[in-house]
Amino acid sequence: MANNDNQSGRRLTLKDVAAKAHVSPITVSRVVNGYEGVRANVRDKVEAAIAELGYIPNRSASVLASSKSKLIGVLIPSLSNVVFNDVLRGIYDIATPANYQVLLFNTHYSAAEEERAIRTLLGQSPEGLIITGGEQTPAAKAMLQASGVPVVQIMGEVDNPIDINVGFSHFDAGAAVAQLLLDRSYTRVGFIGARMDRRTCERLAGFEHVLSAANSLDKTRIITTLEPSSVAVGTSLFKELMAKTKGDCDAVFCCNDDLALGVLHESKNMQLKVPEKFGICGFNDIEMAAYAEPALSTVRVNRYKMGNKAMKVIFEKITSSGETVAPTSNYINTGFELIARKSTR
Amino acid sequence: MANNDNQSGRRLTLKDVAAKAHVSPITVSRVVNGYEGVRANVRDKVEAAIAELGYIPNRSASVLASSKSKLIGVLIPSLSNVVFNDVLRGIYDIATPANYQVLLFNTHYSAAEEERAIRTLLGQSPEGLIITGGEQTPAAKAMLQASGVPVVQIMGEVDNPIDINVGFSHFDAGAAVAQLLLDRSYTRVGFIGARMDRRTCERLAGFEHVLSAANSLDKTRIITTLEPSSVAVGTSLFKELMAKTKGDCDAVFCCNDDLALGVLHESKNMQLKVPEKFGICGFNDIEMAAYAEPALSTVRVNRYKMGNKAMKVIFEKITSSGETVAPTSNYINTGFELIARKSTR
DNA sequence: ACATAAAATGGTTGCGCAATCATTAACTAT
DNA sequence: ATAGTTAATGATTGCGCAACCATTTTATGT
Repeated sequence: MANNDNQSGRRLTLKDVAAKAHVSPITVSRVVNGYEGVRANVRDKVEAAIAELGYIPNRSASVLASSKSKLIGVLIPSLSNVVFNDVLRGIYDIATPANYQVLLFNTHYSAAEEERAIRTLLGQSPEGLIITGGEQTPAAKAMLQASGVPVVQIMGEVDNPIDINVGFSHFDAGAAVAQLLLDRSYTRVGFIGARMDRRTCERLAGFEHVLSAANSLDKTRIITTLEPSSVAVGTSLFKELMAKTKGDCDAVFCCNDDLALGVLHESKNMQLKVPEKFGICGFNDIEMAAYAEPALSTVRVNRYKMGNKAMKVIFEKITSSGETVAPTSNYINTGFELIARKSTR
Repeated sequence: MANNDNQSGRRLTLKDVAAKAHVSPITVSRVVNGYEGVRANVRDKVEAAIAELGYIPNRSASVLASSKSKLIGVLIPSLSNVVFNDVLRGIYDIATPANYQVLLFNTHYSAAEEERAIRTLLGQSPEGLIITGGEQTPAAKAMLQASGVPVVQIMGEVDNPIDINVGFSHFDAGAAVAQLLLDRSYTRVGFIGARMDRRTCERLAGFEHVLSAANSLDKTRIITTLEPSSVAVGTSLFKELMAKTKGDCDAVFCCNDDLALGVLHESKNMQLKVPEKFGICGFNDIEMAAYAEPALSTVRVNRYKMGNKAMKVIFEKITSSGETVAPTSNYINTGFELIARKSTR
């Protein structure tokens, strides 16, 4: 349905406002778009007419005529994951004040859905794209390359960035956790992971790498599922771990804090003393981690900054387009921080 | 920047594809839009040309020409609040399969920002709008009315719905919690609230109403802040409550589970026995509520369904537009459910 | 085989706006 | 006061697509 109808049912246009204000349509356009060179009395007349009629400009026509969309496409794999909330806030906090709009797609961790979303998005002439990770289909990558639109891949460190990469090394983070657990004299260390997307796998790889180097890697202590993660899944994977290893496990790295909170909960049921007899380390540092009993050791990741920085980088590219851009690195490392609390000794 | 460039730098159009496939542009349009009446061999030719060129249709031109946008506008007050994640999932789970896109705006609990977002949104010829609550500015309401676009107000029960209202009575929910606490023989009952938006205030009003009727209302036990809520804020408001009442308080209703988890955490520090000496009830039933120690009593709200239903209602209105619609109620109550766990006796 | 109906395809036009260039009005300097 | 300059405003055109109607092609029945 057409919106912004006047009584005659027709959509209001620049021309209607122009007629009412006794100016030309293009002058109305200038007022609407905030051009400087319109005399104050003319501007007032036009603004009065706009207000009186309730005129709202047609974005599609504007985009078509100017090929400026003020639109940023964002692709994330999940909306249920708290992690992406913070990333999104980081994005919106830059985009909104700049009058840019965000078109958000949920790819459900599927490269095929992602490709479809990219196709749809590119049809809207976006001025920038923020996408998660680097596992796009070849077709998707080709479209992105061909489009010439700035693309930022966020969350992880990506092998061959399409354009810009903002994130951190999940491999290194996983390795750091393994080192922490070894340093705290845990010797029979396990891993619990859900969803098992690319970045989770990288965390696991880094984790295994360090354990392996210390001759402490035992793959029977690695329990994973493709299910999405939750506290509930944490409890059940932990039970599975303990059953499978017959209790021969004294610490676990959970691929995120939800799972870790589930493990913590279940370890109480099992009367396992944390951290003395059993160490737990999560990932993400969600707020509850600090308030768990005992407080959860975890890895803090600057999610807000990832979104925020991605958006800033896009704006730099947009505004400097045409100029000879300083060839800064195309990888921006947002880092991570090990937060050792009471769930590890 | 224009996207989807070919080597000559010009954006590819229907005409380019048509030339390559030796058909007319309108036939290409039909193929792109999935019309039935295109012969298989022609369709194949066209699809081959599209694939070879990497043609992506221009959405703006399509919207302008057809005034069909396949766009749904969504306005929510916060992205940090987990609650809205579930609502959004409910929305996307209907919109995405139907090839509708969602344009999401964060109003930061500000009616002025909301008005701006509505104006922007209406410029995109959306086919439906989902907005939170009923506190729109008069100007915003007028624009919505005039637009003729289906509008669903979600989350709360709204006084004079603009169009359709999907939600539940926060007043009733607050009242139910008060009744629960009284039934469990708590006599000096308090309230802790953050953000204090409209719906939180309604919860408080219902809560006060029941206490007042039972002659148990003491406003010194009501502690609120305009800050956004978090576990941390829960702990500090709880300290404030205990200081202000000198400990003369044996139960508290927290306006959401985050605050309640903070209260629970702090009551352990204070060596207050929950639920024997002190009862706690939260709101929302986030997953952690069930895994707290003791498990948190709370109010379960069907967030996913609110979003899902809102989207379904919009589709009904879109598809039936023109027909004489069955005059069903414009209020859809998604209800709530009291979940009494171990944090209340 | 032919007339008739039905389906497939094409030509023309306009959606509402901004880019571009042309024109007019308002200043400035001497 | 007048030419010269600058600022403000207007007229025309095209962005890429789909609606609409016209035309051509194919299928159907006798």
